[in-house]
Amino acid sequence: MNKKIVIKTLEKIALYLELQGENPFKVSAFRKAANALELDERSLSEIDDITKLKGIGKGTAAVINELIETGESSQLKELEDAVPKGLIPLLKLPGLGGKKLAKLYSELGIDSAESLRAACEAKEIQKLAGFGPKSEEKILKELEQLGNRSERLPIWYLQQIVIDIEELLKTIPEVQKFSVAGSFRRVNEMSKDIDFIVATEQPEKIKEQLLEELSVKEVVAAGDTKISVVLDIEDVVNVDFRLVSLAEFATALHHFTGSKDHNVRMRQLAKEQGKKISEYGVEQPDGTVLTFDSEEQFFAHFNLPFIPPTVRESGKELERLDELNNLVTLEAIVSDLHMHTTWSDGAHTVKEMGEALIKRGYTHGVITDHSQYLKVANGLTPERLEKQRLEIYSFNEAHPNFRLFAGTEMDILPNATLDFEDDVLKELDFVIASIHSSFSQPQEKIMERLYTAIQNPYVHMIAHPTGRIIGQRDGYNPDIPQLIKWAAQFGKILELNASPYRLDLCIEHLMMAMEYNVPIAINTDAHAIEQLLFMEIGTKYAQKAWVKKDLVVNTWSVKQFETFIQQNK
DNA sequence: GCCGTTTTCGGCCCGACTGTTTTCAGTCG
Repeated sequence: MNKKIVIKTLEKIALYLELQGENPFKVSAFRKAANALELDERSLSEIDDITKLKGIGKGTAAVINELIETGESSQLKELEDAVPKGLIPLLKLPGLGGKKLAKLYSELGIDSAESLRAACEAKEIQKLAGFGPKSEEKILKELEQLGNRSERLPIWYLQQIVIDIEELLKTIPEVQKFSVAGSFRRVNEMSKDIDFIVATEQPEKIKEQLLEELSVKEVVAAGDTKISVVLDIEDVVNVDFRLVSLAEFATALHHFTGSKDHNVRMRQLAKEQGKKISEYGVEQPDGTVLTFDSEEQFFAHFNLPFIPPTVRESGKELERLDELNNLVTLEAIVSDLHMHTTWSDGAHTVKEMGEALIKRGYTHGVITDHSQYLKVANGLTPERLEKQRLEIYSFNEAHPNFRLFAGTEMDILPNATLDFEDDVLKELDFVIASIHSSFSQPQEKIMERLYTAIQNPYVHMIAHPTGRIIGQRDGYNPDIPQLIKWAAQFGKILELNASPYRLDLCIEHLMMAMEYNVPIAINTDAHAIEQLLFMEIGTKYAQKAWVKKDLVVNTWSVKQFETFIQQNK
């Protein structure tokens, strides 16, 4: 029995129980059990006594064991018989939860979007206790939008909106301090909405200005401390603003940064000490409420080091405190090993890119323009590559305290050959190989291409190994565990491409690479100077996978880097 | 449903907002 199926089944049971209006704690017990399984690294067969896992007891273990033995769950079957499937999508309607849907089903027999709409139109809903004309109206309105509303939006799309809102907040004089929070601050690939914390003494003024200045499609809530709006940009985006006092800012920021599981863990910890955490501060055993100047101080109050937002996920981060010091940070980065110039499809010259790297405080970098196969990107022939190399070396002469290396981002061709001969490659300092074509080949062919590249003695790194674009395309579906093993075998680097469109390798694969001690290079793949900023998102993303600083090639000194690349010659 | 030696029962993170009420339940994050 596959673990994923067990997890899915437990979650499904939770969903159906919720639709029956069951005790919310019982519902969440099934979700917790699913979560406990997910967080445990072992496969099902490796776990001898499942009830030893925290969160799995007699009831949920019975479900799991039945699944293992028979492949089915009788409890789920019973639930499926008792609760119509059509109710499940209705849980997505804002304002309708399990209890209300259970009531609609038991009193009016509502079991689908269609019957719900009919009941609204017949004005049956408002007759029920707990419902009224407004609920009915709202349900009708939400039904119209069901399916239209985008579920989760990718980080590269939300980033621009966040920047725009930040610019707006800077112009409002009554704003004392602000920060984005939520999953965006934790650098999740996708987020359902954007959260902002704003410190102010005049919430009503802020509310006024925000509602006026933003392109608001719909106001979901507008209270004294919380404003929730739907913005109408290309896609509709939910944005929540929490208005707090300056004193409350740090705890509010922590609270609304989450994750939910992290907060639960923190609150348990507080409770063990007789304290109580809320967004407004930490209530002491004697009832007084402490506030903090920063999140650092908040954590210090619980004798914890600062836990970066990026790793605040499952709550397990509280057991990995000694690893926090080994996390890669932006400050530790001294190089960028993948960028383009006007020689191929970049916007800036070698000199401009080099100087931008110096300005960022780096000690070295590699220019890696596309190779000849990529005609649309003006890829370089061996002849042009040689000319470019001279330009790079003359840049180095003019900048003695910085080192620019000559490289290439060479295409791995559809027929599993490389775009340059070995005698061209051996002249280069650093060789990146990557796939930009024929994504839909079968996996064996893709792996044959990658193998050709990774076993070549002159190739140092495989860039954006899967070719995915977050939320848009999956890439070329390589067998990443195999690629990681090859990287370990041949001593090659794998890239974490820091472009917010890519973030490739993904977290799961980065973790796998860590197990095999495969070095990772976090690279911006910048096609313009401004994109060198992607390094920040890249390092934060790497933190989410607990990537160790020492295994990040960009933290290595020029000397260390040179030693590494010369081994491959 | 799960958990626990200060508990085998009574908690389960906590609070805002809304729409329904006339003091609160449900939903949401």
